[in-house]
Amino acid sequence: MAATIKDIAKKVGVNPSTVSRVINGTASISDETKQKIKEAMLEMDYHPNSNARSLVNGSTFTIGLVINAQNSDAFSNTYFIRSVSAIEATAQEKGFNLLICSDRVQQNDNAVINLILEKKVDGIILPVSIITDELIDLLVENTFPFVIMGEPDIIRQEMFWVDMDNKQGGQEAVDHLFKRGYKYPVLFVESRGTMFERNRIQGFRNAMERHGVECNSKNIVECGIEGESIKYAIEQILEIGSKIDSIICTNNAVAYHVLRELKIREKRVPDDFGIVTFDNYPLAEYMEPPLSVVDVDTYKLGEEAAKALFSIIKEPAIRERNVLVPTKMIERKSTEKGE
Amino acid sequence: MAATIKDIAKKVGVNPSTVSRVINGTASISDETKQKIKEAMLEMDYHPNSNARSLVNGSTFTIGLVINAQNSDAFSNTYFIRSVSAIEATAQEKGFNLLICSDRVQQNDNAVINLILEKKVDGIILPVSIITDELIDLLVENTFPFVIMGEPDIIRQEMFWVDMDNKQGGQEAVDHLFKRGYKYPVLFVESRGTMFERNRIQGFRNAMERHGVECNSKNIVECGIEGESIKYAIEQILEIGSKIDSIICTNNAVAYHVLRELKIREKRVPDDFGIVTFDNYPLAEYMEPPLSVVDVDTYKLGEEAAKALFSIIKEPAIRERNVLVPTKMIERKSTEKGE
DNA sequence: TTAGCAAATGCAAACGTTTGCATTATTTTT
DNA sequence: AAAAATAATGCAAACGTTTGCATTTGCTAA
Repeated sequence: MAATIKDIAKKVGVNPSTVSRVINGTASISDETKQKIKEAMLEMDYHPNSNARSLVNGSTFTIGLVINAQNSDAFSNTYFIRSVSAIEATAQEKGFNLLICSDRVQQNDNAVINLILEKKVDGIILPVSIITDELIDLLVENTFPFVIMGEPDIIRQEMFWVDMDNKQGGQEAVDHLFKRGYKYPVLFVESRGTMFERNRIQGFRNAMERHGVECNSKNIVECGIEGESIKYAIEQILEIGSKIDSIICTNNAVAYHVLRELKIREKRVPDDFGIVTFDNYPLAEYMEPPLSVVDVDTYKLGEEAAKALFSIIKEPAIRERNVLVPTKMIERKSTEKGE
Repeated sequence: MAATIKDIAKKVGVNPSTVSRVINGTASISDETKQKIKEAMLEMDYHPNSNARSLVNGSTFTIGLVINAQNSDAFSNTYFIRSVSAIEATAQEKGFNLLICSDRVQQNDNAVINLILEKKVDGIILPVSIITDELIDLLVENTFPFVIMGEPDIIRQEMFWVDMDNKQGGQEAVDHLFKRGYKYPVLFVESRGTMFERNRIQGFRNAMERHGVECNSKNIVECGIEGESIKYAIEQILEIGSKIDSIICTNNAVAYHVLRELKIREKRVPDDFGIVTFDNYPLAEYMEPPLSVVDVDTYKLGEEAAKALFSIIKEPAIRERNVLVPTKMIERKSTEKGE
């Protein structure tokens, strides 16, 4: 049996409330009593019961992080884990714990919703991929603090989200290519529909315009992430008369397929084609050639999300804001044009 | 104000205990009352308060997972995240939540220890890298359920651990090389000291013996994971008179450096040298050439850890056991010997 | 010197459940 | 039809804290 506050009180000959007060430093207690209580706590190896505490405080001192059970491929994970680490670190700094929960639905019972309704956490960080209108409704109705990771396409007043600056990323990629002497970049996106790619497209467009290159449908290719569709996209690029001399890929796996198809067709990278890609997977710098990437500090991403959440928890009035974490161009061999 | 069990009771005109019983199905209640209570719960949007529940049950229905704050490099992370996912899934299946906690120490306060002492979790999964004798003492004294991920070198009666079968991995790598026609493999380890590499060495030795190759100090090289030290190791291998024709690397980054040094020296992979490596990072199959790897199901690793933990939580008598998750050879280009 | 105040502490209710025991209502057995 | 067994529910304590209010003690100021 672990010692309770009452045991301490009894031992010292004082009321439990006094013990509580010295633990929390919530009232003036004489140095003498304070000392005696502290000694007793040490001696009896006392540790507060967090459940009892939470019950009366109405706060669990825990935040939740939802992970998307579906899309858990290794790539996005590499990305994710640094964010988790950051969120955990930030939470720990504030004396909070981190609860992880996937959004699997099992027999009409959603774990995420339970987290909220059963008061298991004081606030929650959600990936944009699981956001629905109903979920937002639920959160707003319960005035439950939440932050979204990734820019949502649903626009709602009450949302706070953090994301990488995809628009900037698109621009940077283009600027980098021009700086390296390429003249006609093309952007390979998985799909035009998703928010982050819409932003990349916009950044791409802006920069192209700035560099005086007309931006048309040939410049922005929806190529999926499958080997086959990428092969097809490459074939299009290589059509006679095409001026394309560089490709911006939406992630490292796409970049790999692009490298592969180009090699098969005896095109040289970086001499015939420059390759830039979003994301920076662990082995990207070890590819052949090493990939120039639009990187983002994923640790910072998580940190900002956690900070935002704590600011909301503290000051529920704060709503509707967002933070963009800047991208950063990492220049490697795949864009080192020879001539 | 969220509805409580008392509100429901009042509404239905019944005692709170009755409501509790229908929620938990813990006594026979007439269908009529049951029905009325369920309706009231729905109507008032009732959800049990998990803190109150935990307080009386003395159980939080939460398990903890500690992550090593130090060694959080992207590689080991890729590895880790699938395990986390598995642990979370297993927990969710049992109606448990997962609390993540790093072992950062801030001002004489260790979050991990607090987790245990403040009863925030019912059990805990720990990476072997943070294990100390004192920590084990603490856990054992408190008869606190725990499982270690990775084989510890401290041998203690009360420990339950899960790990990949490194010994088998060492053997499989050798067998694979011989099958592919290589005759003199060498094993590159980071250090002979760590448990997992000691096991790999043992597996390597066994298999070499089985294939009738004498295993001496030249066959097992301590090469670290730095480019420089690996360069040096490769130089040794290439000394005149060396029969070495294949290398087993301790991870993908080492393999990359090996590939690089061999290429610089105009040695061909897989023709002059076969390369096998432990671990299977996301881009390993996209390397030049694609890497043959000793893979392990990291999801399973997490799942086994979680299962073990739950078995201990349920039946505290169960102690001292361990599970080894089998390795699996994935054959790729880097060992496709020509002749 | 006494009212007035601050500091130090005690008392007891509250947080929202669960559960052993007691009680009442309903069946079953003899 | 009475006794025994079972089903359905109520009562109240307990889990370990926190906290508003009350009380005591000692001091300061008029």
